[in-house]
Amino acid sequence: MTEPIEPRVDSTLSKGLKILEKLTSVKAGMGVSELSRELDLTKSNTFRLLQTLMALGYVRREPDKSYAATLKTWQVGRSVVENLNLRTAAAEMMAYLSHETKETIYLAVRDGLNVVYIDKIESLKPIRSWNPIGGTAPIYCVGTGKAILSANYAILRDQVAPELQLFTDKTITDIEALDRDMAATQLRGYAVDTGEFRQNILSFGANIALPDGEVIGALGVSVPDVNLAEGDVEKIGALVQHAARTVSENLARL
Amino acid sequence: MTEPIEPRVDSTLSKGLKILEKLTSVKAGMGVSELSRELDLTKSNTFRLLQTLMALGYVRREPDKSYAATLKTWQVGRSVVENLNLRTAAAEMMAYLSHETKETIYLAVRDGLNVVYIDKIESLKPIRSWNPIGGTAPIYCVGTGKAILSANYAILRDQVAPELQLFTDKTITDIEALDRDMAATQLRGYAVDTGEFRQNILSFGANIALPDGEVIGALGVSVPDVNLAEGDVEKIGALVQHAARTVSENLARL
DNA sequence: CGAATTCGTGTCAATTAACGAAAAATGCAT
DNA sequence: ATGCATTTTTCGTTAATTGACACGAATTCG
Repeated sequence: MTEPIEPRVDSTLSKGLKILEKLTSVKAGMGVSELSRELDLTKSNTFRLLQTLMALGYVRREPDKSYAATLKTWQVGRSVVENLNLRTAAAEMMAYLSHETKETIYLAVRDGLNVVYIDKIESLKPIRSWNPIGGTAPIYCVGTGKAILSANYAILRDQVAPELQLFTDKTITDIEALDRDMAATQLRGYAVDTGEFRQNILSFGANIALPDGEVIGALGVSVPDVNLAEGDVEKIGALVQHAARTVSENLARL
Repeated sequence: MTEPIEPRVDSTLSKGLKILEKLTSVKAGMGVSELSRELDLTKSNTFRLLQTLMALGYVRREPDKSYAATLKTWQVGRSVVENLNLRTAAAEMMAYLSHETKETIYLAVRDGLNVVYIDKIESLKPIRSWNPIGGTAPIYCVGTGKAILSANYAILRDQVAPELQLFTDKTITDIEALDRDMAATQLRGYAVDTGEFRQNILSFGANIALPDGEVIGALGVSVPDVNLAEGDVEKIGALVQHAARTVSENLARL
């Protein structure tokens, strides 16, 4: 009776999901009795719920006749991530970055060895860098790309190595130089592009990650060098890093 | 008596999961009315189910007042995969395979009569085969699947036999042809798919096993036929086989 | 700017569908 | 075989889920 009249909860659905959660959290399968004991349900109830979950493909019987979670839960959950509207989640911090820097802000995801810009906010200043939404850039020479690359360098290094082509006199084309740059990036927490893709356009990038650490995109700021004053590199770097971290935290709350 | 008596399904649980699946499969949030229409439920019913899902943390309200799936589904599902930390164990050799072949690399596990791709590394080449992570394929017509199938053929043969359906003109639909192919696969040590699932996409697979010999997954390489030169079949076959064996050995050390 | 939809959210009584207890079946160890 | 433990089925009861209806707010349309 002490309960605050909580929101109406369909008990069947609730119990079913509890069972599913229990089964996914455990390495081996579980039997009806064990399950009912731990979740404080009747055996018959547990049994019927399990039948339903099986019919729906969320649970299967193991050879040893216990019940175990299938990969369906994972598949369903996976599509959340794939459809996750990064744009929405990042919008606020992009606005913040735009306000703070007055420069062009990008939201990028990886596609092979490129980044694709899935959103941006234009610079307010006369000199603009114009990469359209949907546009791409090589992963190893722009801020957003380098941030993402640094997070997956173990896997991607050997793939980019033979693909390093020159865009400006700043472009890193030597794999060992890239190794050093990536190491520095990981340490620093944000990536710096010193005009390696477009002449005189610097950019900065920091990763957006899911709760498990999987990097799914990056925020970036693009700045014409003439706009840069002393100390701005660190200032902007810190800003993107903070913004990207905030987005990551927002994602965790979803 | 020929009809398998329909399994008893709790409608509440079933409907709730349907809603969840719908919400996870869609980019933007959905409203009560829209959901009820698409799933053929009454508005009140949908509304209450959504309340429940919110209370349990699976659904949240968007700023625009629509309902959307949270990351909870993903978190729950992820633990299924986590409990087999195959991904970690295989990551290194997947990178190696990617580096050696430049083609798309898959890590797959069996789920019933399908394989589910739990990780992949994209090909660098322009022509890609894109099976998403979480995607599935019939066990009897792709490289990874055939590898796994060959290891459990005694048990699975009679289950797949009535399920052999045609996907391309190369698909094996005759159980005796499959018998021969499986025998050859076991001998060879790796599986070859000659474009049996997707036209002109060949694939190769080799098993990952626990120390006791239990096969828990497979590594695979997927190659558009145009990329294949003379002798590549054996070369790639040997590569996956070596990679899968190495992963198995890593697992033994855990 | 007002009218007409469309939507989300309550209410409530009818009835369905989920429930628990207990019995039947199955499996396992001795 | 015999006894214990677990899984599965059955069944009558009732509580929980349901759908129709209603209302206000928001949105669209004329």
